[in-house]
Amino acid sequence: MATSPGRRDEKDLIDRTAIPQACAACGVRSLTVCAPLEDAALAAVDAIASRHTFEAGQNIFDEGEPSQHLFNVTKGTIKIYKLLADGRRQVTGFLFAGDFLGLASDSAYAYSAETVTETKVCRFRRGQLDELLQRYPQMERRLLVIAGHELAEAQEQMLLLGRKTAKERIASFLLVLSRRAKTAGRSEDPVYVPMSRTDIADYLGLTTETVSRTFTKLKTEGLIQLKPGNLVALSDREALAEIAETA
Amino acid sequence: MATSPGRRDEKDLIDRTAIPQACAACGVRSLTVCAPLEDAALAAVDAIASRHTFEAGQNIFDEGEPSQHLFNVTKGTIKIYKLLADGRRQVTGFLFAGDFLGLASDSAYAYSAETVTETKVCRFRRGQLDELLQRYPQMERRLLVIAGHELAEAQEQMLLLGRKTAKERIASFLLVLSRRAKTAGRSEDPVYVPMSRTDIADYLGLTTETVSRTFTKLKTEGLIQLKPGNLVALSDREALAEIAETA
DNA sequence: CAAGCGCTTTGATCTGTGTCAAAAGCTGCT
DNA sequence: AGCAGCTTTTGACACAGATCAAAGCGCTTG
Repeated sequence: MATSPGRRDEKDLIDRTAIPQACAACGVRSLTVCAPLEDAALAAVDAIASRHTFEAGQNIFDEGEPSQHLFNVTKGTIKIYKLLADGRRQVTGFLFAGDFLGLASDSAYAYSAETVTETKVCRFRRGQLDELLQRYPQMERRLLVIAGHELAEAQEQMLLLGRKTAKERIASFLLVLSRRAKTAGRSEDPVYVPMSRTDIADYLGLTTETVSRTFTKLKTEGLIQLKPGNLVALSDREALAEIAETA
Repeated sequence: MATSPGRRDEKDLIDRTAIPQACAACGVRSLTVCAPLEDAALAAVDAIASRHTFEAGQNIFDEGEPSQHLFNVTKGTIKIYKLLADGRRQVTGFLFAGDFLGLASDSAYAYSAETVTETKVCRFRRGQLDELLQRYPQMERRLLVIAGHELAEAQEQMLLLGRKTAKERIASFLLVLSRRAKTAGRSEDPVYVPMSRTDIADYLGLTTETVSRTFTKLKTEGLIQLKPGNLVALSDREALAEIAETA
């Protein structure tokens, strides 16, 4: 069971216990691409989906691999990232329950994906999903809406990476995490921040040290509190928002 | 006719001369969302499209405005950008002939759009286009593919903004411009670079001065040549590629 | 419950890029 | 041709954040 983090675990177990419940009992359906589906369509999705569980720190796929599968995250946190040849990494996104993984879908994955925490996904073979999308246009339309949101998010992130200071980046990051937690029905105020300082740094275009120092500074200024269990309390949300939107 | 650059020109003229030719004669159709349409569908598109011409430096729409229109660029160059309250700007993309404008489509535009050169577009009312998309699923599918490509591009840009040096950014920028020119059937080697140093800086997360210095350095090292007419010759494409992909 | 190990925090110093300033080129106008 | 108003280039200096280094803190494990 000692899979080294980051390596593929070929025997990521099919989660037999989850299958009986399937889509009908899916707790995050309203957040996903499956949201607009009526019963027949949902049954069809159910038929082609397989459920999988990954431990924390496992590779799901790598940039450049043929993109055979697409995923719906039903539990946990995933990071997606790109690498430069010398090892510099850019985390381009974090995915949570309800998010769709595999959108930028050419024949090959445009990025690597790795779990941050224990994660459950719903997996589809690309060809089978494509077929379903043709059969149920509302699903395709939903995917287009999702793609639009991701595009808007990506642009927001470009603004952050290209033009914001370290403090602004951290404030923005915490607020976005908090908002997403809220829409997903999780705690928005003590925000759960499951990813490491390194992951945050690679997401915000900073170094671990700068991330740590900036957290400390925000704490000292009374804007946040670092609580045990990777929780961050946003003590002064207004001030954070002001910093995030410009300073 | 002296519209100050960046302001909306309410009388951006409907280009009457273009209408008779319309979609059937569209030189960039194979690049656009209209590529997969058969005759009937194309006629339907034709019926809801209006053609417009913008001079260089004109505003097309602003971030936050209700997104009533979507566009197909048929000629020229457009930049899209986001602003922070204190004026810092991030250009999140440049659009050329064949590109679709308005994808990240919620009810409001997620960014502002402004022409860089004289530009011609094909404009659709959002509601009418949506209707067409429902009628012609291959068009919606095409849009999804386009969105996927834009997403992949956005992630590449995040990698650039978060992790590349100034020199790597400029090299990457020139190569991407060159590749896009090629696929659009324009000159790939002396690349046409119509945007100002300021626009490039705001796209690459740098300052004008750094962009200028870096161009000079690449020129000194013999990797590029700056030619009149905003043309840049990529004298040593291999070296540029090596710098761009990592250094 | 001590030891080991990875992650985070803190400290000291360095550097790539930003900032401020001015000179050099272009372009259009008179 | 010559000036006005730009954009671009070049120069000198400053600083936010990177780098290098070491100490602190939890976990896990035996």
